[in-house]
Order: sequence, then structure tokens, then C-alpha cells
Amino acid sequence: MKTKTPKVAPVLPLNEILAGDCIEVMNSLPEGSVDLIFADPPYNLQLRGDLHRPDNSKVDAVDDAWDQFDSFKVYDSFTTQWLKAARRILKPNGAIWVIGSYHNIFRVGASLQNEGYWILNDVVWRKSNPMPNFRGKRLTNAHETMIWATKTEGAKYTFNYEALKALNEGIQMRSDWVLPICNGGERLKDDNGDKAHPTQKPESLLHRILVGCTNPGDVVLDPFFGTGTTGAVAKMLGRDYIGIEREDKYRVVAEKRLSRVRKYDKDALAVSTSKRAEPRVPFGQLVERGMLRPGEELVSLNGRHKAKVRADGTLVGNDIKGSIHQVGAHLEGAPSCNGWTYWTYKRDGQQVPIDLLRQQIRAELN
Amino acid sequence: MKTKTPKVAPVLPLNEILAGDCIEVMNSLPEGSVDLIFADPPYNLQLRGDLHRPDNSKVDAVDDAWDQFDSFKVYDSFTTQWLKAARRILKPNGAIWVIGSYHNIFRVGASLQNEGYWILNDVVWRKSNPMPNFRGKRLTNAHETMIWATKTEGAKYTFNYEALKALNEGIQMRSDWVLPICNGGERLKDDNGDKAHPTQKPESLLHRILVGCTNPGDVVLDPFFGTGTTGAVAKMLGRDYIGIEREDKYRVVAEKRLSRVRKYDKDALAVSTSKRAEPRVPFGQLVERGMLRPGEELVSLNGRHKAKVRADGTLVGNDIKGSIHQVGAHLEGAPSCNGWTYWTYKRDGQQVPIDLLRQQIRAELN
DNA sequence: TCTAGGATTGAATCATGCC
DNA sequence: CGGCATGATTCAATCCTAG
Repeated sequence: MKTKTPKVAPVLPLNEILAGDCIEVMNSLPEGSVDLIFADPPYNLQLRGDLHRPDNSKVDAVDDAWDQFDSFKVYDSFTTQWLKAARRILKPNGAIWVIGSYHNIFRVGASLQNEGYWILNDVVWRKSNPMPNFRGKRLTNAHETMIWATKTEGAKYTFNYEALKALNEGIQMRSDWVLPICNGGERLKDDNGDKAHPTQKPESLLHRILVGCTNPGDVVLDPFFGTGTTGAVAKMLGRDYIGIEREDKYRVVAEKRLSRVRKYDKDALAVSTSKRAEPRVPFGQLVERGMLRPGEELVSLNGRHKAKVRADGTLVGNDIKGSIHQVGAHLEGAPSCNGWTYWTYKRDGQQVPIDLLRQQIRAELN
Repeated sequence: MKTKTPKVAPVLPLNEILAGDCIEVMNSLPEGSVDLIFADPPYNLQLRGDLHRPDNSKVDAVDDAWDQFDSFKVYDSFTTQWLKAARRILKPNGAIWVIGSYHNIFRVGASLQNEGYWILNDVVWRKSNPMPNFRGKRLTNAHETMIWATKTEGAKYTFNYEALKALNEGIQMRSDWVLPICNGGERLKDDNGDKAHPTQKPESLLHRILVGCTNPGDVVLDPFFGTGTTGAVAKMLGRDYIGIEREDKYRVVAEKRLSRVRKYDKDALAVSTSKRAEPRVPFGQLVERGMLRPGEELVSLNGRHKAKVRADGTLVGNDIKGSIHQVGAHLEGAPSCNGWTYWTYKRDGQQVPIDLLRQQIRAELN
């Protein structure tokens, strides 16, 4: 948890805040080692000397009056560089979240695509208490945009669908999230009572992202760590974090904040899981175990079709034999069919879905 | 109102649908002659296979030839060209609105900036009834993004602040708009009863844009006219329109539609306002926002039962886990239970119903 | 004529694992 | 890597049909 300047790190420095330029620091970390990156890069295009040209020469912005074109070009170059560095250290199935406003998000999104990232969703953070537009000259700027992307197309990213659905009271989570901006006791203040960082993100935002897109023990990296919201929520949720921050004063604030954060207990960290994670049970086991007898008749849920169980765990219908899925699909004229929920059997005068028998077997396995 | 092929037009052809490629047609129009452009360009969706709903019905996807591009490079080149042509025909104080999704909007936004447009706001259209994510693999894609920009920085654009404020029940209009997708009677059908255009936009969206950003008599151009929603709303609101559409079949539909549209009289413009129902607040938000901590214990109102809060907004009781309602019902042996009034948490030595926290959140939303 | 319940559908980058 | 079998998965609004 100490602040230190990174060398080439053979081992991943976990739960530390690394000092320095995020591109250099990321380049010093081992390839393919991070599960999730959350990045809140600078929004402003009035750059303050924290950017580098493509040839890595440092831009001295303080005295320069760039025209718009140069300014965009420099910002794009900076964006491309940190996205490249981030992509290198991501695991093959890792993912990235980037947040921005209309000033920079279009350039960031285009760069993401150009670098080979694969966008999964753009997510709108809809602020419940935004600052009004005082002059009445535009619409209230009431949202920011986040982009969620994998390292490559087809990557097997982490998505805790059921957990997010539970967070949203049983309805699948949408791409627009209504959450308040960070203020009150959560907003960190400096010794003068001023806000310690101009754009501190709310912990609720990171909570949702980390619950949805990581598992306990995953490594979460934030290249623009600021006051350490990403680290704080990661710690609470039992994830490991790596922060990178160039400004001393923010690192100091973040260290102090993180030292006070406590991890939630184990029960609290468990989240709802989807059925896919459950062990696979072949239908034949139901026959082998005598839960269903060969020759027994199954009836479709809608009552329209019947089939007989055979000793090898296949079904025979009127003019078809095959798996519970194949026979169901054929009888319904559908391209596919989940036989587990389609077929029922009779017990005590009741029609019961065969999936109940599978659940019995699964319960034994736990 | 006739369909015709444009020549170099010395006079602006008003309230017509021009046939042809929008770049060529715009280049044939006089410079600096249009007040507002609304553009709904192809999104460049890259759909892989067929998508079926859980009930095995097939989703009617956007697979039209006009949405196919070979690469980002080709799409960027197309975007740059039509944005250039659009910018030439805009009046100095004119403005543009472009709509898109995450597939294309980042490229469009970056091109806008590169071409010298000045972004005023990005506006999120939050769909009240989006298509769900059937496979549970991502977040419901529940919004589209619009960008509002002027021709140059510092231009004196039209913005009817008070009109939009009135549309929003007296509160300053925000950058996120909740509107339903286009269906029901407004959705145009072809002779087979299929949708006439895969991506028809709702008139409510154009209504808000044209009320907010144009005045009666202004000229509104739409380079991707489709079924003519822009023209229809412009006509209703007493603005002049110019449509450009390449596909014969869409022009035919749009002509027919426009011929039926009547300009509103003043009385018809008055709309009744309805009071919104109380917004739904998922219990998970209390956890995300830190109002309740994962691991914290809740006690039932009668003091007989306890349960622990989990990170995903579910509860764990003695032998049960689920939503606040499910766990309450189980513990009471009741068929149902309102968890909001059943559960209490401890603050300052007092047991307080969790519903109080929901009321806090609702208060923020107003 | 009204109500209840089933069917339909919307800009979608929508599966995984075994052989 | 390709092909194939197995199996997981939906919200809101409108339209249609039966009673």
C-alpha cells in the first residue's frame, strides 16, 4: 500500500498506488495480467503539458496557442498511446471501461475501435442532480458516457448478468444508469475544505461496474486514479486494485482514503449467478438413476405433444426419435428447444417439469 | 411536393423530396441556405448471425444493403464527405443534429469535430420500451445518442430555451430525453403489413428538436429522409423541409405520408400534461449508493426475523436468499410481502424502515 | 361494448463446449 | 478451426382473439 516509483515489475504490484505517467507505468507492467481497467482520462482539450507527441517528445503546452486541429491531433495521439498500453496489460478476456463527456468521448470511442477493442455497450450515467445550465443557452448537461469494451471481438468477458438484474430488482439492467453525483460525506475535501479533486466519481458507479464485470480476486487497474474511487470500491468488494497517479497530492488523499476502507464480509460478496454456471446433467442420468423409467410417457408443457423415454436417454415421438431437445424442436417446428423446460412427467396425478429432477441431482452435487 | 432529380439549383427546392445520393444532392444546393439539418445516417451495424427470442421467434434485424460498409475507413470517409457537404449548405448560424448508436456515433462525433463543427450538447434518447437483450450477455441497449452542433465555434444558434422548459413542465430541459420508440399507429407499414422502414424515428423526437432549435419558416433539411419523419414534423410545425432519399420505395412512402400531414393550428399545439407515476427504485440502489452496506443486518418490523444485505441487492436469511420481498414472504410463510415496509435497519440506535431510504432517492429525482 | 389474456415486435455488433 | 449438439434467454407496448 506504499507509494513507489515503478521499475520493470516481474510481479504485479497489487493494492498499491504507483506514481508516474500512466503510459510509462503501464508499459512497465507484465503483459496480459489485468482483468479490468477503469479509466477516467482528462476531458479537457486545453492540455496542460501532460501529453506526448507520437514520437514521445513532450508537448510544452503552457505557452502554445494551438489551433483546434493540432489540439485534437495531440489529444488523439495521447489517447491512442494510453489505450495501446492498457490493451497490452489486459488479459485476453479482460475488459475496459472508459468514462467521458462530449468533449472527448467521441475521440476515445473511435480510438478504442481503431485499436481493436470491441465495444459491448455504451452506458449513460444519468445524473440525478446535475449542475443546471445557468445561462439558459444549452440543455442541462445531465449525463456522462461510458464505453465498455473487450480486448478483442469474441473475447469471453465477465458479465454477472444475474447480479446486475438483482441490483435492478429483477429486471435486466439497461444501458442508462440513474445515479447521483458524488457529494456529501463521500466527497473528499482538502485541508481548506475545498473539494480534493474536481471530478471525483461516485462509488455507486464503480460498485455497479465491479459487481457486474469482475469476480472476487480479480485485478482492477485505474490509470487515472485520482482520489482512488476505483481502489476504494475494489477493496470493499474483495478485488485487488492497481492505481496509477502522477500528482502527489491526489496520491496522498487516496492513500489516506484507502487505509480506512474495509472489505465486506464473505456472505455479502456472494452474488446471484446464472444457471449456466451450474454443472451439466445429461438427461440419461435420470433414466440410469431410476427417476424416470424407460417406457414412461412425457408430455409437453403445453399439453400438445407426447413422447416415450427410452433406456438410452433418448425420446421417441410420433415420427421422430432423438434427444429431449431434438424431439421437442421437431414437434414444435422450432429451430431449437430446451427439452428440460419443455417436457413434463406425471407424479401423484400432477404434471411436473423434468427440470425438477435435474435440480435434485444438482443439489446432491453441492 | 414532386419527386425529382436535382440539377444545380439556383433556388432552394422547398417541401420536396429529392432523389439521389445525399452528398451529390447537397453539393447541388446553394451555399449557406439551410437553418437546420437533422441526419440519421446508416449505423454500420455489424451483425453476425440470426437472433432468436427465447420463444424461438426470429428478430427482424437491420440487414439492409444500405447499412453495410467494408471497414471503419470506408465508413469514416463516407461520414466526412456528407458532413462536409452538409456544412457548406448550412447558414452561418445554422445547426446540425445527428443520431446514432455506439456502432457509429463515436466516429460521427470525431468527424464533426474534425470538420470544424462545434458541439453544443450530446443528447441521450432513453427509450421507454427498448428491445431487451435476449441472451443476457450484455446490458439492454436502451438508448441512442444525438449530437447537436453549430457550423462554427461562437455561432449564434437558435435555442428556444423557454419553449423546451415549458415542454418539460417548467424545469430546464436536460440532455437525456425519455421517449418511446416508434410503433402503434405511427409506425408505417408496407402493403404486406411489414414495417416500411427498419428504423423509423418517433415524431416526438423531432418535435422536441424542431421546437427547441428552429422557428416557424425555417428550412430543415434531412439528407437521410427515409419515411420522412423530419418532413412530417416540420410541416406540422410550420417549418419548410427538404428531404433527400436514395431509395425509391422510401420516397413513395414518405410522399404519401406527407400529403396527409396538416399543419397544426395554434390550439392544436396545446398539449395536456400528465403527472408522472412515482419512479421505481430498485433496492440495489440503496446498496450501490452506500445507504446500506453489504453485510449489514436488517430486522423485520415485528423483530422476529433477520437477514443480511448482499452486494447485489439481494438478502440472505437463515435458509433463503432473494429479493427483500421474497425473503420477507418466505420468513413469514406468506404468499407475498412488501419488503420496503417489512424490513428495518439500525441508525443511531433506532430501527428505521428501509422505505425511508427509498423516499430519499425519490426526492432527489424530482 | 368491454375485459382478460395471448401473440407480436422493436437500429442487436446477443453461446458454449465438445469432438 | 469447423461442425454439431446442448442449452440459456425478454421488457414494454400494442394488437388480436375469445368470452
